[in-house]
Amino acid sequence: MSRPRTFCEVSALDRALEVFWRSGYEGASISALTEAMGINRPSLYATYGNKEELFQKALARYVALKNEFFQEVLAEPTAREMVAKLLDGAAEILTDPEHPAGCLSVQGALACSAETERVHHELAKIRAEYEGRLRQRFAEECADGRLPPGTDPDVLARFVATISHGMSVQASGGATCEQLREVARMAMRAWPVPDQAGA
Amino acid sequence: MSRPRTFCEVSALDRALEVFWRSGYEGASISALTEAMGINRPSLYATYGNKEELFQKALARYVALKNEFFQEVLAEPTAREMVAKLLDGAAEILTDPEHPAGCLSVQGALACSAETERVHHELAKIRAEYEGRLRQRFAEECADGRLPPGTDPDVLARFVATISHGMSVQASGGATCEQLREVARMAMRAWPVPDQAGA
DNA sequence: CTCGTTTTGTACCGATCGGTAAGAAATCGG
DNA sequence: CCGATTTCTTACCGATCGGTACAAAACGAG
Repeated sequence: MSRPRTFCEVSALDRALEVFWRSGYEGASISALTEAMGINRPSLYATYGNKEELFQKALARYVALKNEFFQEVLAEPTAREMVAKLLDGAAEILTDPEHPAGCLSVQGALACSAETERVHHELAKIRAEYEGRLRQRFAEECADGRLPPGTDPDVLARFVATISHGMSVQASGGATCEQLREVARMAMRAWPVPDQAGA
Repeated sequence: MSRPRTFCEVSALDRALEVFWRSGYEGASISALTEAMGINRPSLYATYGNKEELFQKALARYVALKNEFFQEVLAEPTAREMVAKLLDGAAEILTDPEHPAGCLSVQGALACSAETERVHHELAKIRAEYEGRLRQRFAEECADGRLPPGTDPDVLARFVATISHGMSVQASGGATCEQLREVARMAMRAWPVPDQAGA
């Protein structure tokens, strides 16, 4: 009992996500967003709230999509294989020509100018959650001895997160998938191995 | 034979650098810049050109400052020691409370929105130059056998750059100096070692 | 002291920013 | 067909954006 909306709420959100991803939070103007979404301003505000809420919704969708992949690699039997697959997949995703290069959680708003402070913190939280999930997985394997004794899951998680986000910066600068794969392979050489007990 | 200016051109530029560093290119408004620089708008335009030229000048100064440190670590006898010192120093610089967290070349404008496209490319160029200088040093050591045979200087440079920029993202998210140091130490474990020739 | 030059402060420019008021258009239940 | 309800369209809001015109103020040369 009313006029139905003429656009799909989630596919329009996907197109907003694309704009935020490419242009960052500040760089994405309402006009650019509405144009990409194929809707007009009042529809945007009526459907999604304001710009910041739209960003949150787009970010949530982005995270959900990434989580699918994350859950997938979590199924790997060992942390080592999991990270290898995670970084290799990241190389692919970060350079996928279907999407803007790099990662929204890095591109979105690294710098923050008072107005974007909340967005900045939101993105930092997303990155911290990513790191936290890695840490949890590593902690489990440390506990049951599948990772060598002396391995610090905190450091390991921070290392993998650093590589991931560094790869995002590389992608944003034009690095190719293969180049990122090489970086990922090299990073795996830092992976903790059992002490050879030489001394 | 004229009225002398009442401010120091380079120290005002330093304060502009600080604003760009903290807020990014887009996030730094002319009003915020003039306020931080302690000058008024016409003085800014008369002295530095427009916003983009001011950014270029601030970026050049930033790069010059970083190059001092880079030249310093270049003096290390081996590439390995050089990178260890580089990453350890980066951990310190990136978290120095005297300055905004992170690196201007990463924070400045990762995403790009048409208007900031030139700035985006300028920053990508700066990062590429950083990687290039690393590559050159590594190539030298590969050539004279101080790095193990089979070592690819391109990949090694890209790996170090990835760690560096990843650390910048971590710093922007609130990581401490010690945490970054741990990441740096862990990254060094990926450093190429001579084949043990076991098989 | 006066003139020419440059910097300074004020006040403004058009354009765009994020956000909204209000009525026309479209669909429903009756 | 009618009225209730919601969406769409147009046109607009004040604030801020980057950038500038213009005249007062401060200096050196003569």
